Amino acid sequence: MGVVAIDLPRPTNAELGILRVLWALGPSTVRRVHEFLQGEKATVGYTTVLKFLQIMHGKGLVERDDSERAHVYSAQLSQAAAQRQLTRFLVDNVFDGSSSQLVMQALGGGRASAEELAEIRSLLERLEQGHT
Amino acid sequence: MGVVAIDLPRPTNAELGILRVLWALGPSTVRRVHEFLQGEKATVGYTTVLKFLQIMHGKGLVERDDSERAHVYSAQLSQAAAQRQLTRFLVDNVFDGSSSQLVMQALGGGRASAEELAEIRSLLERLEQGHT
DNA sequence: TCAGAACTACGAAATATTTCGTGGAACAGG
DNA sequence: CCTGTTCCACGAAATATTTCGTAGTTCTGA
Repeated sequence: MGVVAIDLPRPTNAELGILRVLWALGPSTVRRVHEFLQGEKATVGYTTVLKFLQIMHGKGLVERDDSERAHVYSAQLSQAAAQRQLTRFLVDNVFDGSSSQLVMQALGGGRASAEELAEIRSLLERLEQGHT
Repeated sequence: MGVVAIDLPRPTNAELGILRVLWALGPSTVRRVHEFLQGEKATVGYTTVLKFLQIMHGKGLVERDDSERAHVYSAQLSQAAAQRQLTRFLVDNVFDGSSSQLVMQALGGGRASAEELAEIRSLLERLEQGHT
């Protein structure tokens, strides 16, 4: 385990949009990120993406490999870490600190497949064991 | 059921802080909201709270009863609606659309009591029924 | 070699968010 | 009635976020 874990700032909305791409593609050039975004709905300029990557690099949200002319960026804030961070935020600020309420909400959406439900059940049973 | 449900804007962080208070207290004057906030950690001016309520009223996030001199504000975006809206946002943008992943994350935090786990189990069983 | 393409850095505009001060009206009580 | 208090409206400053244009450099292919 690392000795210090400096907290990365909570990403803004647009930054999250960039991170999603890096999580999906892995380390990428600006062009690759930009093209991926075009592939979706987004109408966003190349230099806008570039600027975001630069800003996010400044904040420590992404790493940069500038050994090649086209710099390669990769997420420094991992998807798992973002999931922890933002779930925590949601629980604290919208669910009165009750993570089970969040679970009920997420489950209630009715989008989980049988396999997913089974996986959740499995975790649930492990947790109930530990609770005795 | 209402014919149209105009989407309320997603509240900003500070707005969420105000909404939390309104959810907790119910309809309140600016002063009451401000005092509640003081009671926590927040150092925030009275007119700041007032301004937020005004802005949020403009956005439709809160309702205002100005029949008395001290206007009474109440949340127009209900806590339940905010929970739905923000959980959806989180799932879509950070969990690759997988709500069960969010559930695993929330459950994994290890904050749920035995009672809460039982409640979740109950919902889980109902869902598994529906899935045949 | 030289025009065009591909990059980055930088600056800055356009918005959005957050915070508070001032001014004036309404009210309370001495 | 005065005076101090409580309130709201308004304006605006201070930041933070989002977006892109321009300039300069490096590379590529005809």
